[in-house]
Amino acid sequence: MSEQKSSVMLIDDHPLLRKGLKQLLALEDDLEVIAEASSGAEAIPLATELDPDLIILDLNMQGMDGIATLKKLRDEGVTSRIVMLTVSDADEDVVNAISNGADGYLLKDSDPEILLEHIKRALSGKMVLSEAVTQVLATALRRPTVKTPAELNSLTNREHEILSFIAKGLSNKLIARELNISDGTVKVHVKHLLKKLGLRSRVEAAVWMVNQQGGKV
Amino acid sequence: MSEQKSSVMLIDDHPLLRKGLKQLLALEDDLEVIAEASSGAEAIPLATELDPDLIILDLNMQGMDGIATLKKLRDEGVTSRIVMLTVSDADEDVVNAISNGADGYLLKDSDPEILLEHIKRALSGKMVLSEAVTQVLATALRRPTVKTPAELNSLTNREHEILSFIAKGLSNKLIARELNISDGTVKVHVKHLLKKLGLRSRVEAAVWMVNQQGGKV
DNA sequence: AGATAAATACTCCTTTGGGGGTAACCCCAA
DNA sequence: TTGGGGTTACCCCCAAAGGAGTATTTATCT
Repeated sequence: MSEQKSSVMLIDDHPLLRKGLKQLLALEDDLEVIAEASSGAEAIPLATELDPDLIILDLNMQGMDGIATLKKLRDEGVTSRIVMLTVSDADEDVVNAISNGADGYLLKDSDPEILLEHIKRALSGKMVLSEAVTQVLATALRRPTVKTPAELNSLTNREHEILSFIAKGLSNKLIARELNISDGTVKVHVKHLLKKLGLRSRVEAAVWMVNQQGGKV
Repeated sequence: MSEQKSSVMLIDDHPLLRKGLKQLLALEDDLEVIAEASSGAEAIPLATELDPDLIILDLNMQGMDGIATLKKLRDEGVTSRIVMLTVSDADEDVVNAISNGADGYLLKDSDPEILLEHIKRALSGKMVLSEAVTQVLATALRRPTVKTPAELNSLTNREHEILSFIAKGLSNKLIARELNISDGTVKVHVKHLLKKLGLRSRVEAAVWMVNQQGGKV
């Protein structure tokens, strides 16, 4: 292995926290913070360009949140180790984070030494989870993501209707024919409903919907 | 809380291992092994009667295996903390264990001190996972283990694997990244699998698959 | 040794999907 | 009456998906 420093990038919209984190990381000779960003939008071009060894990513950010940023980063082909950092100790996003390619999920209120320890472990290629997070993960496994249909209520009738067609596997064109509207309009509805549900594609929407209604069409 | 000793029960079909474990636990003043069993069948009546604070349960046993024993115990209303113990460090049963009510999943080849530490943490109500297990758990979230019902048998392993990714909503590109193959290759597999299943799109495939396995990860 | 199947990775091509925007129309509430 | 949400419909643009073909390598089964 090399004796080179490991490059670290911080993404967090709280300057103070970045400062603190930077100080913490400065305790280690072999870590170097090479970039900081205060938003996902700002971070993505930086990350793709610099390709740091490790990215520490705040989960709770204004605008594009941590998960969205994570998705986008992986989507752009960023292969850095990415560790999510969050305040909440009962955050169910852990499942989302891990399944979207995060290499760790740490809590901001962890003991600094432990945090540093975890960060170093993450750099060495390991998956790191804060203690409290392990609970959440286990709980998530026991209660397999029964999502709140609250999100369904945010959809308009038309959007809901179109979602259910998507969940049957229909293409936009077929849905349009079914509803006697143009396929362009269907695309508009699909676009809106994906945005509202925070999903990336009709496939995700279909799976999500099928799980909502307990499957079996 | 009380100053009483915590009662522990050992279930393992290797007498030698039970002996070793007992010695290890004897190092702690506040732990007391109140029962041992060499099989699940033997263990269940004992456990229901004694209701120990903690049960240490071997995963790999002859006859009724660890998971089956675990299920049966919970089924009988045993509320003890239950920690699974296993030899294999790449054991995918971790998901099964946790989702069936295990409070921990430890490896026999862990450092004894760490093992003891974990056991005590489990007794204090926490979920404990050996380090290597955390990896497996995370991986399980990314790569769903897929069942093989009748119609799925016509698919090759790779096709099957890719179908399960589709059912999670992943794009070809992301699947390719996950499997370390080119996205062109993924498209080939998708094409083949659609043809074999008589489906017209990945959305249909996703819905079909989710219905097959009853949804969820 | 030869055949076969699976997995890999290309090519070329067309259709589909999804994000951005603008804009009309209706209807209902502030 | 003005405003906003919902539905409709279009624009542009580009990425993703999927069909068809060829080809190499590895493994397995005669």
